[in-house]
Amino acid sequence: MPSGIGDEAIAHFEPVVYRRRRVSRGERLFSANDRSGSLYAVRSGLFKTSVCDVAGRDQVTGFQMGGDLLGLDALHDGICASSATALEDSHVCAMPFNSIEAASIHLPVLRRRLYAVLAGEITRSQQMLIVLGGMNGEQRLAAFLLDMSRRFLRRGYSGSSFTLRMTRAEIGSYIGLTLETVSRLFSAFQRSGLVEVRQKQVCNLDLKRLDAILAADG
Amino acid sequence: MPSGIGDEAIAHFEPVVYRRRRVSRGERLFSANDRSGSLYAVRSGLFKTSVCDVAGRDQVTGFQMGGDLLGLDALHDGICASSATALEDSHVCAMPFNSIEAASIHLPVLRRRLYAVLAGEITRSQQMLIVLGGMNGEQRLAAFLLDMSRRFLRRGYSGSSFTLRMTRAEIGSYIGLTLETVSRLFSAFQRSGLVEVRQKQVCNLDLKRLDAILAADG
DNA sequence: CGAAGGCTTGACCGTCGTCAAATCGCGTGG
DNA sequence: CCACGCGATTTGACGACGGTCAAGCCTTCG
Repeated sequence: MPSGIGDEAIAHFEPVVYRRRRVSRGERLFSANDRSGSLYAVRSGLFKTSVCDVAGRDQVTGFQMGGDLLGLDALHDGICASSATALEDSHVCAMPFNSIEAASIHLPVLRRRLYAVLAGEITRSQQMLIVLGGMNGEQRLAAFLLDMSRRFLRRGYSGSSFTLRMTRAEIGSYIGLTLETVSRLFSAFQRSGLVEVRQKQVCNLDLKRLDAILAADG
Repeated sequence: MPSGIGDEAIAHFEPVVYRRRRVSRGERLFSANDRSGSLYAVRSGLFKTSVCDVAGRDQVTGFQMGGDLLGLDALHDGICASSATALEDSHVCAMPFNSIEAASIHLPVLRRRLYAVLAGEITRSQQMLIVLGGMNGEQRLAAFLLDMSRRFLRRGYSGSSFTLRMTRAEIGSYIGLTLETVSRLFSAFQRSGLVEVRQKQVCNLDLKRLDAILAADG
């Protein structure tokens, strides 16, 4: 499972004119089918993106933290394909496509960076397809925890102890399980000594053994 | 489920210098971890893309037919994240990134078209996440058939009778089921009068009822 | 014409979803 | 500051859907 939409990508976007915005917990930054002319860089806080199909099924497609980008899919036709909801009080930078385009004309680095971010997000989704298409519950939760661990580590936090600020239901939606199964798996992981869980706090992740769970054929 | 990677997108890429290449059935156009400097437009034939994880699990991530693009994920860092295999004798146009970049500098339309294609592929993957994360077997196969139907229709063929040139195993890998389950579902669909199946030939798809299956909550 | 690969079907079993109940924790308002 | 209430979480019991293993048939390609 991959790190984030655009870890550390935003450094390259500095030449772009932007506008800051505050998003309160529970508030939506944008909704599916909105017309959008901007990308968003998360400065602080945490978001989830979700998509919805004809039957009203709603599914979480990712969690974005500081340094990640939001709103990439609107580059297709200016319409948001997903919704972004703040899971805690957050700050973002809104960067208009126009401004990005304008800046990119004289900055090949920025241009290529944008291609790279988009392509990286494709790769990220493909990794999720493997998780959802070929792994059992145990492996799905292991993949999720390892991904979160890597992302916290990259941001200078502990990779083995951190707080999951999303609910069990949101985790379950993301990895294709029900909230009950997620809860049961956390309990099982704890019994196996893979991790200590107390509500949203996870401590002392055994990364080696989680890797081994992923590598087993499932 | 979405149509294809870049249906009809290639028209915008005409100004780009390209090289034609023939790919025989079973041959790989590129493999994961290859260094790649090109995108590929499918001129004729059919491909599958697949990705592989640490445990050796291999999963089909898409099928590409005439007019679709291949190799987008290599824009991330010049390394292919997936493999592309021809399912029948095919022809492609190889378009070097360099050439695309060069042409795009003076062609805003091409530049935006490339963003759009990349973003469209992100949206496509997200739709697959819904299929794999939230649907039962019946709905997965219905979604697959409706997607194929739409893509054939868009290319001027019948949307209700066509030939599936991939194997049951490949279909199953794509929609997260075993080949046995795919086979059983085809038989069940036939018994229900949703479609007539004879090997790889599917005839008289009942699109309305397939839509209804998708809309039911799963 | 033969062999290898693809497809279908059956029997059985395990994983995970569903339904239900109890507990925990946090935010709110008295 | 404390009590209340709602949402989140945990755990249990049960069943269904889809995976696994196996056998036989069909098709296609060499």
